Amino acid sequence: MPELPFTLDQLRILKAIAAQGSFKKAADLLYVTQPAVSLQIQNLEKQLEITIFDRGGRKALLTEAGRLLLEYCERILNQCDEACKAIEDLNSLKGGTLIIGASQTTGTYLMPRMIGLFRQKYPDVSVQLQVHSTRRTGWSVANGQIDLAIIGGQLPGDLENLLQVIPYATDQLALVLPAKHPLSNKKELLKEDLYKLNFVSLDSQSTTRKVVDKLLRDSGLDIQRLKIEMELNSLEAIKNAVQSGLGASFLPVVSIERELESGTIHKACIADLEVKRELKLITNPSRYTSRASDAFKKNILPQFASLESPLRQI
Amino acid sequence: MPELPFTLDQLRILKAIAAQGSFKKAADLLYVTQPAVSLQIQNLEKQLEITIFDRGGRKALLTEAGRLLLEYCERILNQCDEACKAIEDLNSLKGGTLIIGASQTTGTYLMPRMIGLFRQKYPDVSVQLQVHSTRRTGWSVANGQIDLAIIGGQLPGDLENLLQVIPYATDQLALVLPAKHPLSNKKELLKEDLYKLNFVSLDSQSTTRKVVDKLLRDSGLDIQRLKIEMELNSLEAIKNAVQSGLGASFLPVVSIERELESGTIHKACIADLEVKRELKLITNPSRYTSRASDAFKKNILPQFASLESPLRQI
DNA sequence: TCGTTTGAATAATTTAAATTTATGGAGACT
DNA sequence: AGTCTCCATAAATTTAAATTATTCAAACGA
Repeated sequence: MPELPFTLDQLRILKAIAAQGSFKKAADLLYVTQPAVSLQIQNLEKQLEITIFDRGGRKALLTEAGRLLLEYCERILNQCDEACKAIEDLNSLKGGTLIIGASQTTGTYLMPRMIGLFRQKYPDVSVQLQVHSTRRTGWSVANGQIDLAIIGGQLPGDLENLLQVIPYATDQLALVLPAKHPLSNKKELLKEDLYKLNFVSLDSQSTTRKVVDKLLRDSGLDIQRLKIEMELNSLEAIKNAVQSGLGASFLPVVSIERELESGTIHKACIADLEVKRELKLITNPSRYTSRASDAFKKNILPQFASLESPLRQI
Repeated sequence: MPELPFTLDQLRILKAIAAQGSFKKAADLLYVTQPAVSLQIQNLEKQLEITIFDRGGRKALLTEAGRLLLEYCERILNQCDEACKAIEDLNSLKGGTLIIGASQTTGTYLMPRMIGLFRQKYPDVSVQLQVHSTRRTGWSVANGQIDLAIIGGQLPGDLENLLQVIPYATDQLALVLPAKHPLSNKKELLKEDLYKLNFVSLDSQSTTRKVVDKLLRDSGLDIQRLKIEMELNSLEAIKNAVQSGLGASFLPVVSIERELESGTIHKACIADLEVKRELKLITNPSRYTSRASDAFKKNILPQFASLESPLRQI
């Protein structure tokens, strides 16, 4: 090892002696014996080829070189203390950054509440939310750019077993109609009724759209026969379109809570068809888990998790 | 020893890994084996209770805590480097301060030339000249406030054997007369002639005055009979007084070189009377000798020392 | 002036820590 | 799959640092 001319311990000893004016007192202060102090200072003096203390008189006095060294010594030790504090803060969740990934839906309607709760509990941890596609989110988790993420779609196969995927909650989707739509009076629609509707749907690339299409297909519907009036890439835009009577859509119920309350949108029920998907928490088990990430997982997520979610069992 | 959470070596390793992106390369860079690096980082992580590196992928990536620590790490190591440089500079006489003591006479007429030479040789060492009485200078050397001093008088007895006193040079004193004084024509004065003169002398507290008085007394003169026109505490003031014809004085020849050349002052010779004193270098052998002080003693003083001085024999 | 005390240096031993050699395992590139 | 690279681990060696005990020197009090 190509050596450094001194060690932090030596600097600490130097500082103590300078402060106490005595080798012995410094030794007591540092809970070591006096020879230990003497030897370390001797080593230091040998290494630097200087004399640090004038041992002549009643108390140990700094030489010019000693004073010079002490100045740097203080600065260095201060930096060390600061570093320790910063690390401690990080450990105790004061400071640090948590990066969360989410898809459109969860990012827009779920995350804000969860992040709000988190920030309330850990006000010194800053949180960053990245809304991307399920695919991109998955990759970000895989290579550590995102600490954890909640997704509502299917991961690419290769990521599926690289990441830890924990069922988290059920995202209920609903068919929504304009408030004054003729069919909004019926208690329950039939699947066939869907063919009579004009749809304002998410663009075909979106995860939610894919999920909905799959569900409908699985329930025996021919999605080609559905009339799609227009495709938009924003849930908010779709909500507005539906409210304006432009058509129907499948939307997450979490995204239309306010509209249902005010009655500007109508939520329909369909016989023998439940449109829902599993939201999943994904993390990268082979990567370092930050304390903030851990705290989020343990203390925040369970409060929003469905009863069946493993997160509840912790 | 109440421990610090990390060592400088660990920080050096951390920095190297961060820079190289690999434990192995860092090990090579630091001329150690790879396990040494691994273990040190493990110790560091254990101590700080954090994970510093993500060892998952192809290269070692810093975690958030790692990045935080690295920042401090860089700052600390930079300070260390700076400290080393400063000490090196001090060792090689680039930087540092030399504090020299002197009495009026040497301080005014000798030191400027010596210091000039010193500064020429060691331009990076700043020099401080303190002109005080012999007594005070002696004490300052004793307690380390002054590195070395040149005095022309007698030290208090207790300091005499505490300090190292080296004969350095002879300070020739001369009786000086106004240029147009009647006695300035005579080739050589007699001791008795002194009684005919009016003197402008140094004040009776000054070392030079005491030395002169003692010499005159030793040569059989009755100094009470000498007519002292006035006492001044500045050599320059006395020179001006003499030039103005106010009286005679005993002055160091080094202080009147210019006046002799221009003929504005006359230097008289006195039969059977040589007025001179020994200038002595004093240092404190029991104290740390700075490099600058050593250089001054070895390289500057000899050039101004008398042939008999021990300083010449080095 | 002489003990007496206090603080620092030294020596020898013990203890602890860091480094090395050797080896095992996991991921990456061909 | 096979090889290569890189990191972790284990055991042994070496190196360094701490401790106890002692000596030495300077300061202080009587």
